[in-house]
Amino acid sequence: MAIKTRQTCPRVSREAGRRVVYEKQAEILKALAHPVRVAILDFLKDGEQCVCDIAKFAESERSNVSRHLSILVSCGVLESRKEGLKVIYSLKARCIMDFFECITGCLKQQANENAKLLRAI
Amino acid sequence: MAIKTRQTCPRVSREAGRRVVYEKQAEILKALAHPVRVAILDFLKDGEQCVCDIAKFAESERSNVSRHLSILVSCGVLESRKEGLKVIYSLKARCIMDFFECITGCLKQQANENAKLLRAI
DNA sequence: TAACTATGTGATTATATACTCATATAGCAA
DNA sequence: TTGCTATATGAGTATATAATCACATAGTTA
Repeated sequence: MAIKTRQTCPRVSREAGRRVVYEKQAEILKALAHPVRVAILDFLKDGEQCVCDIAKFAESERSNVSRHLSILVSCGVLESRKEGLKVIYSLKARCIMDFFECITGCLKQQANENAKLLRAI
Repeated sequence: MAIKTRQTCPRVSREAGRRVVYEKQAEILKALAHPVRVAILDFLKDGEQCVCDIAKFAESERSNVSRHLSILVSCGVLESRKEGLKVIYSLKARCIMDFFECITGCLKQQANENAKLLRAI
């Protein structure tokens, strides 16, 4: 049976905890929030790939892509393994991809609203 | 019956379109990627709120919160209405909240891995 | 061993973002 | 009208982020 830590002031601790969670969540979001990194995730949703192919797909310099990849790894969304000279990256947090459907929904809604506005003018 | 637009070079157009979509998706992610904005979304998931209460909850200056709110509105995640002196903000893209569950899952997994590592040392 | 390839990283520069303070605007109340 | 409150915004500063280039490293092949 687990022993609960005694809290001298539960409310303050909970509040502080809330802040930390927001910061961590924002960190992950920030890690995803770049066109090249979104492209990488989209490319990897169908299977693992090496840096050179990812760079081709993302139409960006390898050194730059390498940095973007390390950002995604350190936030826990991707993982990698070595295979000879190559480093193969793959999706670790697959649920991330569901989110893109949601975001695409937002974008479609926005586009619809703009279309309506356009017709009304 | 809808008339399809003729494309002189389908591949290039599709590729260009892909890029635009990645940029738009990244834009929405960037709009979400800040601790104060995450706090705002968490606060609004249970119902609409005015700026002053949001500022209290997010523990941040009103002028600052106002700016964060306008970022969330312009990316289509929030909407607002006036009520006397107050401006009331509410969640527009509710699906965004599902994503936070996914992110929380990632964080838990990371925490578990760290705990395992710690025990192994 | 040397030469080659794939990847990662340090340093620099350019750009974007966030916060603060002062001020502006809108609506309410006296 | 004046004074008050809630919200928004401009300007300045500080900080964070991204891209590029040069170079370093690791593994392969001859």
